[in-house]
Amino acid sequence: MELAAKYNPSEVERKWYQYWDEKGFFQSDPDEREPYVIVIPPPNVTGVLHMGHMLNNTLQDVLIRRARLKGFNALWVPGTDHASIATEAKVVRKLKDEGIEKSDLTREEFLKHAWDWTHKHGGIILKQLRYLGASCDWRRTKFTLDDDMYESVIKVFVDLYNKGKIYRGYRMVNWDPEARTTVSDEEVIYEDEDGKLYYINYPIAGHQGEYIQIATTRPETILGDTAIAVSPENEKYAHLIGKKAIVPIAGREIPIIADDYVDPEFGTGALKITPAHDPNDKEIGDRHGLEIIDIFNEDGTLNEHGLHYQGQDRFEVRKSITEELRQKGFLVKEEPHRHRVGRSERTKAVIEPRLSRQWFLKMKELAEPAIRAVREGEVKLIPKKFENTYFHWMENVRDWNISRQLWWGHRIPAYYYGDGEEDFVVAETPEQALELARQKSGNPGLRLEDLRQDEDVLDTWFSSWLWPITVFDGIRHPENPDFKYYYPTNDLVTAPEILFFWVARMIMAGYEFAGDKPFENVYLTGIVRDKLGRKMSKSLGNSPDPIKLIEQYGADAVRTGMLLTSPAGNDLPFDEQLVVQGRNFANKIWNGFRLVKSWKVDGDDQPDYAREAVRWYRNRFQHVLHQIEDDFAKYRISEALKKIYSLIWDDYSSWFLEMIKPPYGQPVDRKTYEQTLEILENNLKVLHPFMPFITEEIWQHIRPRRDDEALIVARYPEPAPYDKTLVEQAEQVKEIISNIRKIRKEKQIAPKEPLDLTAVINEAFDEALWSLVRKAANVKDIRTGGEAPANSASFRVGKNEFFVPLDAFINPEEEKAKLEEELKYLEGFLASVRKKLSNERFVQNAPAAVVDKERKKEADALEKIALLRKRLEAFGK
RNA sequence: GGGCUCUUAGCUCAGUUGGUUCAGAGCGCUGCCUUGACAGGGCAGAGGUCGGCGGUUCGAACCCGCCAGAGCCCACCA
Repeated sequence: MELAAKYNPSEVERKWYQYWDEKGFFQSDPDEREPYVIVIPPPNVTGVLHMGHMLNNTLQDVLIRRARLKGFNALWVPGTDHASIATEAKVVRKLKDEGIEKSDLTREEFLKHAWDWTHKHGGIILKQLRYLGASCDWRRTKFTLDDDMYESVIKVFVDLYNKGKIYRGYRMVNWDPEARTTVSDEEVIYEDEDGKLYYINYPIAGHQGEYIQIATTRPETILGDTAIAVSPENEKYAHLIGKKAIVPIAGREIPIIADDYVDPEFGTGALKITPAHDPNDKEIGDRHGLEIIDIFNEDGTLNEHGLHYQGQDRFEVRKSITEELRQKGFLVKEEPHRHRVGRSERTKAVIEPRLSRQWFLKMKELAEPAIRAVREGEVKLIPKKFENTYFHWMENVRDWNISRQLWWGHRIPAYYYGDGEEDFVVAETPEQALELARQKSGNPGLRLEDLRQDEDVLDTWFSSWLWPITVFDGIRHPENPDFKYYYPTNDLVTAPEILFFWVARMIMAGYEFAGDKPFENVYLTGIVRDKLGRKMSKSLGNSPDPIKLIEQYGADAVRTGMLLTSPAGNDLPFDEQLVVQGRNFANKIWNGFRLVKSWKVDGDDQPDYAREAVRWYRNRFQHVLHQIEDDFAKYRISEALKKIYSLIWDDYSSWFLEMIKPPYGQPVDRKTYEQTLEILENNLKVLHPFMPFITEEIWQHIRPRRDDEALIVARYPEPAPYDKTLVEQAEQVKEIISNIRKIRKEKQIAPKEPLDLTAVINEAFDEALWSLVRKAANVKDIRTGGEAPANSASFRVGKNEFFVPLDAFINPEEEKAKLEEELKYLEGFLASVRKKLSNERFVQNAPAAVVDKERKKEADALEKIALLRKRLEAFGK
């Protein structure tokens, strides 16, 4: 078969992906083998693939493919997340573009739009993953809003409610007035922004002409003031405590109270208290039993408490009320003030702290087994440095606000039957709710129509924290064979920024609902950044399109490029150059294969050099294989790839192939050819997890294969004992060859011209390896044991000396200078060793093995020095 | 403000319980080579007082302290 001179990835990749998929090689079902399982971190259902996904999913695919090759029953479960806030925002925007407001639609109508959108755009990302080579079992694709998933989420909610872990409470939450929903603390981004500090006089009631001055950044909230607080230590205001102040414009009287929270040094030392609109004020309000006046509507405009400002936006009111305060003489001054402002991660709107009735999940008890699991190593975070952060967060965990004022998601299964605070029940179905409601209300006449289900949905993470369980239907049917076989899973690969949103909560859910950890190892990737170190983002436009990269360079190249330099937990500064390197590597492999395939195969006599090259490479392969196994055991995946890269590029291509290459135009013997193919097959096996496509392509070209005999399901090479000495001596052979090449270069002797070599052997050397020197350095005759020939260039490797006799003129001064330089180095080395050895405290304190090593170094150096001296004598003087 | 992590070659990173003259790799850079797999190749080379200062030790890139710089997490003084 004719092989193209250049490797063409796009055709090859499509072909093999389809083949693997059709043959069912990605599929897994329980059997007697040991399972190896990864669940995908489900991407947003309407998302598109970005570089972060690429890194993440490449790592997962490497782990899965390797496990598959190693004989595990490997399963990678794919799926998507409904991502309530993000998806709902997209649908709302799209409807808006069509002139439809969400508020004009019923819940059912809106959900229909959302589902249409999901069906249209959903799963694009999963298709894109196929281009990357992701070997997921696509039959098992899950979506967090699938019926069974939905049911599981509701079941869990009801369960937690019945256990008393879910409660309803009023709480200061982060309100996004644009999305008209609460957002979690984690979804609020604080940044320093320029604002103003307004100094305002509040008249003291009953004391004409007396004022207390406060400083605030939010003058519009004075309409919600219900107190003024000062520090109890503050003598300046001591006489006012207990008196009343009058809120400007509103004209209400409010108490002046003392509270430790107030910093007497900041502003005026007096703080206006607006419990409805500031978390700290809320706490102070609770302590002093203050009234709560909420002045805002859901969209950030003022309500009836805003008096004549009713209906205006909070930021407009800030301007106009400042003006009114100025005109009426309450405003003393304004100062520029830089302070932290919280904005919604999604809409960028300034967050409004707001009291709202929400559902909460008590976290403290849930966190305990999850803390223990990581502390005791039952679940390992990789790299370990994230454990500190994990513990810090978990030990200070706060209750989780699980309700969201959205429609797209799992609707909270609470049903109200009256207007009282407690007139509700929680149940999996309306029918069960009715039953409960009849009991609780004592009214057997209640009908389904009398029940109103809570309007809110659950936080997205409240479904994804169950992901490793629900993908196997482990909530509804804990005894089902899939769940029993696959759970707990093995590795999770995800980004550190969702360690708390997701990973920590999955660990909690695992112990709470499955009685076991959800996974054993959590591999945390870094963030993919651009060359300038900026996070890749759509708005910056600095993120390459992964699909274009794949089209241009091939998926193998992109995978390799991303993994070459991304140790766990480290950010990956992405540079297209890395992908180029990956592509070059693919081409190198391809051409190495072309070379082998171009040889005519004939004859049964294996030359010595070929026999020795095979012997060496097999041992060298084992040597590297052991290192790779160790790297994988420690999840040093980049390191493993680099070692394979070097094994194939340097050891295999540059050395092995050059060594066995038959003389030009001549055939290679059958044995060497067969052994080379076998060696190549082993190379392909270890490389396959990283570069699945090109390895499969070459694998299939090597020899005819049965239909089910693909590389993807081949058997990984077993680590076996190997000859360490041989591997080391081969390194010396490489050094000898390099030295001869260097001499050729210096003396301008063409590689074609054969040379002779005289070796003076002072330490053991495997004579069989001479054949390699002959072949690779084009040496005709090797004499050993004799004396150093005159007029020759020399070099030393270890304690052995080598001489290349030359017809050309050898400058004795140059040779001498070279020897003297080597001698100087060795003498320096010897001096440093002796300095150590002559230090009594070293000899006394250092471990015996270290001292022995130093003595051996001393002896070796002495020997080498003696040799050099002898050579120098030969030059006279 | 509190906590955590990091700082090694131009860039990205190794350096695995302190012990070879230990200062490494890849990429990039420089020079040379190249009609027989691959110019997307080969060979050779340059480059760092291991952030700074001090300490512990016979011995420190590695352990300890302080300082400087970078990043992450948490809390958010109106």
